[in-house]
Amino acid sequence: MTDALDVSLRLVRAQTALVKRFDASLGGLHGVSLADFTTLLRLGQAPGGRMRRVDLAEALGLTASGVTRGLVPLERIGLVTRETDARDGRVAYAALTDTGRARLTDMLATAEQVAAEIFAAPPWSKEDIGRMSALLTRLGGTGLPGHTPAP
Amino acid sequence: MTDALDVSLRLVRAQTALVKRFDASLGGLHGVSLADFTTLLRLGQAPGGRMRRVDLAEALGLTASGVTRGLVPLERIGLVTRETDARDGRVAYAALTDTGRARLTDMLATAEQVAAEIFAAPPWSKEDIGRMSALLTRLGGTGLPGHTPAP
DNA sequence: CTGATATGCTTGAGCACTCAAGGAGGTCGC
DNA sequence: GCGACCTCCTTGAGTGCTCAAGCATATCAG
Repeated sequence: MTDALDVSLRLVRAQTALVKRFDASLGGLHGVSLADFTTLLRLGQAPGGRMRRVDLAEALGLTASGVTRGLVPLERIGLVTRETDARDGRVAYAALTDTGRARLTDMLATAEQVAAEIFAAPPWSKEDIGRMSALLTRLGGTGLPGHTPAP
Repeated sequence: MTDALDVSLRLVRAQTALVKRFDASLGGLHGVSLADFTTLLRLGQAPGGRMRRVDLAEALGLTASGVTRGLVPLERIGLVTRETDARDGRVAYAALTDTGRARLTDMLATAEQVAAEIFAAPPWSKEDIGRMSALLTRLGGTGLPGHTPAP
């Protein structure tokens, strides 16, 4: 087996372990999944804390229908609201509520701690993590902000 | 956001893109998913081309029930058979058929090519891929062979 | 204005996994 | 040999996504 295939399979495997760990902490402390958290985080990064649902889908790497279904519970528990566009009747925005923004702050602290624990165990340097981030950015296709290093 | 959280989210994102790519090629050429291929590959690596289903689950990072369900289509199309243990009536083996082994060879070539394409695009060295592999091994928990480098 | 086409979103059906429960078989103490 | 446990596997219910289809709205050509 080639190295490239080997590392691909390891990546797939690593992801499931990683997701489980985030889900456990985020679920236990805040009652949300990693997918929920990522959704709220993207909304929090957007201007005004709101995005068109189609853009949110693109940012999350999901389909529009995945976003529709994923937002339902977040709307139900009051972290996100649906807003309409006065100019274009087709679009619906997903917007962070004040509660949502407050809860997101707590979740972010939890998620950062989990990530810190994960990357604390192996003796890997900041540069190693940076390199990995750069490669993952390419692998991940479009959608993430980009983390472009200064030239 | 910390670097550790950033790279975690990128990893999750990268995985979905990667899986889609493998699924497209493996599905198109051989009619199997990446999960199917990984299952067959593990069986192929095992002595005698067969494993107890519980060990297969461990190797794949799935639950036993996930393996039961995942093997059904592979048995149906004749790539895998179920074998029993004469000594222990509880265990059922999943075993690669001759057809399965032949098809696996073709699939492996396809998968290696896809992986090569993925890792050809970014100008990353063999060492970079090796480092990434090592980190992913730690992240991924147990289950993979290990790739321990010579001391 | 009208019809054709494109866009944004939702919905039904399906798929691949999970967890929880349960059946069948094995092991051990007594 | 029998009861209490453990292990291996399957099954029912639920989750979170996908694709395909459909509806409503917008845009544009004539």
